[in-house]
Amino acid sequence: MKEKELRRSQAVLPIGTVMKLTNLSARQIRYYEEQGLVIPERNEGNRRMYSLNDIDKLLEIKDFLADGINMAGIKRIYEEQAQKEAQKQAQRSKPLTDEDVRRILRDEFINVSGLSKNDGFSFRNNRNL
DNA sequence: ATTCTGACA
DNA sequence: TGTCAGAA
Repeated sequence: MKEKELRRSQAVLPIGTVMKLTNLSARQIRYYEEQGLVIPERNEGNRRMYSLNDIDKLLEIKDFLADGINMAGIKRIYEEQAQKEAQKQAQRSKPLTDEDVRRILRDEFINVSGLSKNDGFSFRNNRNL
């Protein structure tokens, strides 16, 4: 499931093809780049090369614009998404909190004692275990 | 032939 | 955003 992502991010399309696929003018496509949205790769000859993901991004921008959202608004949308993703990344690399440790220890104890997660009280009343 | 950057009659 | 110029 990762080979597919690689292909989608492969920049192999020249701006001419992108124009036909998105029905956007070269002027618009380059302008969106100036605004920091959809930054294509450059080949040996400084020509812009786009990936399928770039195409999707451009079509998405096109829809936002059609819905009356301006450049500033679109930038905000992507900035917010970037921030949320960044927080998820940070959460992944965070060490276990005290709460996490307590939960893990409790679950482990339940396993060793042979109790199920919902009969915590029966333990106290069941001396012969 | 295609694309790039810069500029605006 | 369109369009034209001069270069790659």
